[in-house]
Amino acid sequence: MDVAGATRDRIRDEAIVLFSDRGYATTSLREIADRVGITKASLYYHFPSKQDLLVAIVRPLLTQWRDVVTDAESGPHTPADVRRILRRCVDTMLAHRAVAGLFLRDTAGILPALAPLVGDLVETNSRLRDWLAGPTPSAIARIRAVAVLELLRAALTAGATLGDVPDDLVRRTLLESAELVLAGREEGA
Amino acid sequence: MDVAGATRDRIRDEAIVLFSDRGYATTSLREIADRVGITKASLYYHFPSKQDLLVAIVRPLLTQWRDVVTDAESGPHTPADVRRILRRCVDTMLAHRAVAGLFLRDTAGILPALAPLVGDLVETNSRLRDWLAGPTPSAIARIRAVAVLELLRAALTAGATLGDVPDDLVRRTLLESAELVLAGREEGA
DNA sequence: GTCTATATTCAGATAGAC
DNA sequence: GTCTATCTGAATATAGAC
Repeated sequence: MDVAGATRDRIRDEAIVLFSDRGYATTSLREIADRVGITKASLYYHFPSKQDLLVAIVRPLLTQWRDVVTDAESGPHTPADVRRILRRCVDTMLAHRAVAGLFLRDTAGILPALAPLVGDLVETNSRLRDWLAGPTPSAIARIRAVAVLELLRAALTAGATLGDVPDDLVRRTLLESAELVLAGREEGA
Repeated sequence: MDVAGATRDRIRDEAIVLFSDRGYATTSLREIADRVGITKASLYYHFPSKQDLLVAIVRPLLTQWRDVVTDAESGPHTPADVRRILRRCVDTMLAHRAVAGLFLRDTAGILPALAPLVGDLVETNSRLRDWLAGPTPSAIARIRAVAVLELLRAALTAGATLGDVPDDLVRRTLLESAELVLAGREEGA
């Protein structure tokens, strides 16, 4: 009664956990195979190399992330648009929570193995940053855009560090914070 | 005319760059030795193991970080205190910029090798988060504290991604943003 | 303090039987 | 699809001469 690709998915899931827990480089294919209950050789039947396994893990997130940015650039930059895009950013991170966490926790370890995709990713993030900063941005606006993208990471870490807070409260609080940062200090206080 | 410890320092510096560029696990001691212009065996004269090298690299930052948090807990939680502590956090990150960057970029790769220090670090960060959230914090206040700590990372990434912005502008902008996030949306708009 | 070996271990990857 | 068995290379680490 095995669905096609069941083993493949189990490999993927265990690999995500191990990679993000102990790092991509330090995790051996033997460990992954052991957890799944198969041998290294069987693993190689499903993924031709360790790098291919990583790429398969990461690609869905990168694809959706790129879609969000493309969407952002296709429209104007009203406050409502900014809010909509920020929300989609957070939702994308939460939808691919485990993979996004791997990205945040093992950046240096992963990027070399993702060399073929890294150019696209860097460009995507750069375009998102530029869009968030708005048309003809000041230096301060550009710093704020960087700060907002860092801030959104809390969508992934808040649950882990705080324990019990519900996703929805995290999302609302972070979106509000992001908007405050982008708007900056109001004049006249 | 060699100052005592000159080779040791050069090893440390090259290791920081390589570790944070390609990850701790993937960087071999041979690569480090090659860059310094010595052999692996000589490197082992200065550091008894790869792990000891990493600990020597990381400890100064952790010590100072702990000092900041201890200082925070020893005083009250007025807006002026919060501002002072946030500033010290940013300054600490900037003072140990390269090491802090290594920490952010290779978390998963590094933590297993830092096992003896990790307990302290986790506790320190947890205490800082609690202090920032203030006495008897709401769930939202705790999320905001997490968000602020993520936001401060931009002190390290802003320079790299934006290129030319001066440190001081980054620091001022981030401190202002952090305060806005902690204060939250003002009522009555 | 630095060198040239070398011991040891374990990774990623392949071949071929079942 | 999964197995056993094996190859190959490179890594950390050590011993001992200079």
